[in-house]
Amino acid sequence: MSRLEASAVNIGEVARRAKVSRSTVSYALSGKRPVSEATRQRIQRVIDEMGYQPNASARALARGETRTLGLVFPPAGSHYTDMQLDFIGGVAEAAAARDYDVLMSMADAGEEQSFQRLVGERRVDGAILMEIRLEDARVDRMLRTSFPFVTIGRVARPDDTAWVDLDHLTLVRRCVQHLSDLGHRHLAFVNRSEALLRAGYESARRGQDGFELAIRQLGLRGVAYPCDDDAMAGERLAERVLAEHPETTGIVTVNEASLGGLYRGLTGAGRTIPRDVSVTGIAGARWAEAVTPSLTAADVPAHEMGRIAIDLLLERIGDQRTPPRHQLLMPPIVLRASTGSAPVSSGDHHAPAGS
Amino acid sequence: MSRLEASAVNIGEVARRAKVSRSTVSYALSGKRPVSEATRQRIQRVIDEMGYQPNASARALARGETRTLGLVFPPAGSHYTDMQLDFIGGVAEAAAARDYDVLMSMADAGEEQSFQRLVGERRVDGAILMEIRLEDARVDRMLRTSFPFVTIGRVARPDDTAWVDLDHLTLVRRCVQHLSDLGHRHLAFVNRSEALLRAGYESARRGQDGFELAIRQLGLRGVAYPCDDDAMAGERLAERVLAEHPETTGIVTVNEASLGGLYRGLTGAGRTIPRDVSVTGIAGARWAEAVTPSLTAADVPAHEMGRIAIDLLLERIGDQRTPPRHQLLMPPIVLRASTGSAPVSSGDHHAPAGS
DNA sequence: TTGAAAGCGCTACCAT
DNA sequence: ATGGTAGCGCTTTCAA
Repeated sequence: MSRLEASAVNIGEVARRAKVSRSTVSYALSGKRPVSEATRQRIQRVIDEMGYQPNASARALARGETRTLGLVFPPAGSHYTDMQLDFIGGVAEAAAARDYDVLMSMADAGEEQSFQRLVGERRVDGAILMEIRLEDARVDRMLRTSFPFVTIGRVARPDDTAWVDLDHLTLVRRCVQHLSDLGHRHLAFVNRSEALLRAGYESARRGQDGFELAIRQLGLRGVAYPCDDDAMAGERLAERVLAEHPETTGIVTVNEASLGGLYRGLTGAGRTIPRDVSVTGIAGARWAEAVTPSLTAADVPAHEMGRIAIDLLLERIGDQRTPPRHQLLMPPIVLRASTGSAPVSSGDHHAPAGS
Repeated sequence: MSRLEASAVNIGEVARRAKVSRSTVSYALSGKRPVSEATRQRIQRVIDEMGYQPNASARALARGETRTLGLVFPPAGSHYTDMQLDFIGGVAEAAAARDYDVLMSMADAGEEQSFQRLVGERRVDGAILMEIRLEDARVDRMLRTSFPFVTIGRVARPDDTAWVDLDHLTLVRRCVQHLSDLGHRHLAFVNRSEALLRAGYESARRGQDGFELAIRQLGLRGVAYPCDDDAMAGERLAERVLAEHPETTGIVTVNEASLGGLYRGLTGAGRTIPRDVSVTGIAGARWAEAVTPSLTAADVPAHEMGRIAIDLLLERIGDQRTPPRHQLLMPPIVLRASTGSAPVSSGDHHAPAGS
């Protein structure tokens, strides 16, 4: 006996009630063929009456496109950051605005399981890959199969792929420059976790490159530390920095999740921000403003990055032949209350910025 | 070999190469009919060679199920909280473990657009609704069409629906109790935004109920304030509370996003936490630990809630006839550093530290 | 144990 | 301007 999802109205039923053929209903809906105003209205009335909506699976099968985009993000093991949520929000919003849905997939650079489903079973027309590594198996795979995709962050050979990324190198350099301008000579850099670094996360790598470059160019002293993505790690790291390099007066951090702990460690050790130690870096605006004193930082435009990723992806889907485009973002550093002149011993002035 | 290139491979091609019928290939894959070991292996070899994977749309159409679940969350206008991200992570993980995909949809209680796509076009087999209101049009609609769904939070008539929720009322009462035990007599309650309250967000409502109930039962004094979901609002609110009720020594907050600002406002006004003012409430563990001093709070088990939501939903999908189940969670209050005994002079008068 | 074929609901081509 | 119909790729009956 046949399955009876009777509730599901289909195009045939609409056609019958409107006394037209199924194709006419289809065309009335898509507008891909002229339909006389009279029949169009009659069809529309029936559709409204019956609450008809075309079945997405059937349409996808017939059209050969799902109008769904995949969003591949890392498993929770590595804790999510606030900016990732904003990013997801941006993606979902932009996709909806362009009449696409977003399918979430959790897969790290190694795992192929969930990933196979997305592209192998053609559940999506294209995909966005988060938390990219410099060498990334998923990227290689997509390139091989010429499956449309966009990465958040760049791989080692950035010209082959479409991506949107923060210019971590420049951003960190600017942070160092800012501290240097304020008279700080001894800096520390708080990076993402050692595991991420070792795995080749490009943002972690390039941030560190920027730090070391700037330190050299400006003739400063500076040490880079990896740090796990949580408050406790930040707190311990602050203690360690002060123990190993008590002369440190400026800190640059790209590790948003550890920020609260970093502050706590600093103040716990008797340092006042920004009187004794200035802190700056890259972070989501919400975190930058949640801490006291609020963080002078390059605010990650996560929401916008989501939007851009969608646009780049739709571009790829629409035209596979054009070489992929990229977008490198350099949000300005927003001055807040966590940076000020270096203490007199290492600078000249002593006037904290902001309050 | 041209392994993945061949994603355009379909079941017919596999059948031909294996010299069997398409149905045999299908059965070999699904195991719904015995297939001789010899042919099974032959088929498998061809599948491996060609990298065949069944097309999801076609399968969904034929089977009448998409093996996709919808996750409906509110547009970014109302700021996302950290716990929402954890929740999404939990949902995605649990779904993947059960061989389902998750489709994101952004729709608030009013908007039907994106929402229609999910359920109307049968893109998903069931849906999870976040940020529910006591009276929620989406819920009514799903009930009417008997579409399987689960809500995060309860509607006014909770017995009709499947849901997972925090017991905000009890949790807030416990917070008040905790402060009361520490000798605090004058409390303030920091709720979600006025807009959310007015819109009938159940968590905001019940939290406030719990506060007022506990205040009455314990014979305390207390005032409830709505607060927008950001640091600045928290800061302003702290100032307002101290201005209107300087005798306040205990604060209960369910507004995670404003927490950092609340702290800043308190300390900015010369109050030390927890010496002068104790703070406690409901929050994601990461936020509770990011602030200094870390927040004594009932930690929202967002990840677990995501998992539970998936389980409840699959239960609904599997069996529409059984009455819906619910789960009310009451995570314990984790003692951290933001609460302490009330100041000795508490009750009559308070001398600000900075005077 | 296997094959043939009828759908699933929609789109788009070929007619008229 | 409209109708008829052959697919899209898979599942699942019905037959052998």
